[in-house]
Amino acid sequence: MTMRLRFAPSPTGYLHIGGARTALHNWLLTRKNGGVFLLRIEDTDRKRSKPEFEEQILRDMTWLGLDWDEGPSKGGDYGPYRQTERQGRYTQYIERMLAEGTAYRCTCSKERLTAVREAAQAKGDKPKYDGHCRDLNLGPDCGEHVVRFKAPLTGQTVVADLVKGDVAFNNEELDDFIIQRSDGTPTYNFVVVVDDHEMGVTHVVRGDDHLNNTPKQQMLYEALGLPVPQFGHLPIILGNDGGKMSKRHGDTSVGAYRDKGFVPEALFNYLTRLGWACGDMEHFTADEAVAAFGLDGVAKAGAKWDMDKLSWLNQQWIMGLDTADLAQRCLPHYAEAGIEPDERLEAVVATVQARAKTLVDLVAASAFYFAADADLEWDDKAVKKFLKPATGPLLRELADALEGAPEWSESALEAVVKDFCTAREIGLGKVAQPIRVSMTGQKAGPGLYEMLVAAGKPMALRRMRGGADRCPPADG
RNA sequence: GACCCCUUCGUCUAGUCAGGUCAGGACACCGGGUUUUCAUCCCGGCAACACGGGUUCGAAUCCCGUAGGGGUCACCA
Repeated sequence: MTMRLRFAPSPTGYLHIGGARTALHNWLLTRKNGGVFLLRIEDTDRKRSKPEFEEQILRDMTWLGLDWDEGPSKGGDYGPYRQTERQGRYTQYIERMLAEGTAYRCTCSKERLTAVREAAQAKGDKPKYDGHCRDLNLGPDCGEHVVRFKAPLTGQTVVADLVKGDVAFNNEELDDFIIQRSDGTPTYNFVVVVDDHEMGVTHVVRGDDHLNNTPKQQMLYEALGLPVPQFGHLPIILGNDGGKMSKRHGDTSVGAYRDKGFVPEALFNYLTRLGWACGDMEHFTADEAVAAFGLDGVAKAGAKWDMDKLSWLNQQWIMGLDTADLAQRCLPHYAEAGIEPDERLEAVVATVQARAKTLVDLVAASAFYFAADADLEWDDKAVKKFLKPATGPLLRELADALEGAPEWSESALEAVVKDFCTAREIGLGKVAQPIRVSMTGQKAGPGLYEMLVAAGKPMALRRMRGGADRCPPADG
């Protein structure tokens, strides 16, 4: 039987990294086993759901490299894939349960329910419905009512979880929960069961926070006589203080990481590795992850978000990218920074490729190449330390020498600079940092010769001479 | 409060199911080397089995208990 897995986001906000990881695990498991990955949009919360959130979620998933086989914009034989478009198909299941006596109408007022709950809490018991209408056999004309599931009173419901193992719940802990509201709409725990069944879902892999819903859903499957899917509950992502990951721990949306210059391969890599391990695999591609993945390798405990490791992985990925590809990926970030790169882009990017943890860093590190000479940012300490009175003439003479270099290549420039130093019996240190400061305004930057070549002859000579002008006059 | 889940270096984890290597790797951190910058790269170091009982010749691993952390308790999904 073909494995069918699903990811069911609510379009009430952006794609959270926790949701992204859930989607990732589902995707990985599907691709590993040649199954079908479907997307279901749970948009029944009409007040908070917005089409633009749905678009954003789909866009972020695509960016991360997660594709789906069935769902919005894809279609499929089990649609529609938006819950608001599925309303109406739930009533037949409700009717059946009512007819078979596994559900009943309840006319208890909210006031009474609140009173019952408060009384239970006062006694220290778990708040639950007291079953007032359970055996009243109320008919359809009983007035305003909800429909409740007639849950088993005794015994246990054991969830055979793929991640946590068998988890047993005493049925007396659960109550006759509502499956249809007084306005006629079905509730989440009921809808999920019907949808997952109708969509042929064989494995429900979702966040830890749903584990307590699972016995309810399992009971519903059993009451309806439907096959129970396999369940797997993934631990959630925690902030560095051990609490639930939230904005105060850092960015929580996939989009924020894209905007900050993380490449999707790195986020994918990090998210997969967070709470999952396969031997010593640390830096891997999606294909490698698919080949190695299994729910048995998923940790049972929550994992803390570690920006340092994500950054390291991002740097590793950036270093490994083809330079032309990397240059393309930087374009939006240059635009964001108000920089218009020219034809030197690829050569420029090559000089800073190993010097950036994010694309935003990379753009910042290469900004000096594209800045107007007058707009260079000067580090006062660097200027004071390396552009001294005696440096000016040296810089000027070296610029003249470089101007006559046989060709504008790293090896040719290196030969000219070395000869220059040898002839004057000075160390390379006397000119290397002054050149760098003149070029960049800063004391750290790309390698000397690669930088001169990437900058191009006109800019290199101009800036060296400009640096010379910046040196204080020899007589003070 | 009740129920459920969880607990190996600061962090992510291997090892646990089939008890027996100085408890392994990675990030971070510290030190050294390469690069007359920075980054990369290389070498080295620091650092953990939550606690208490048991079972056993031997326990991170099996059993019991305790503590701590997290999650869930809606006519929300």
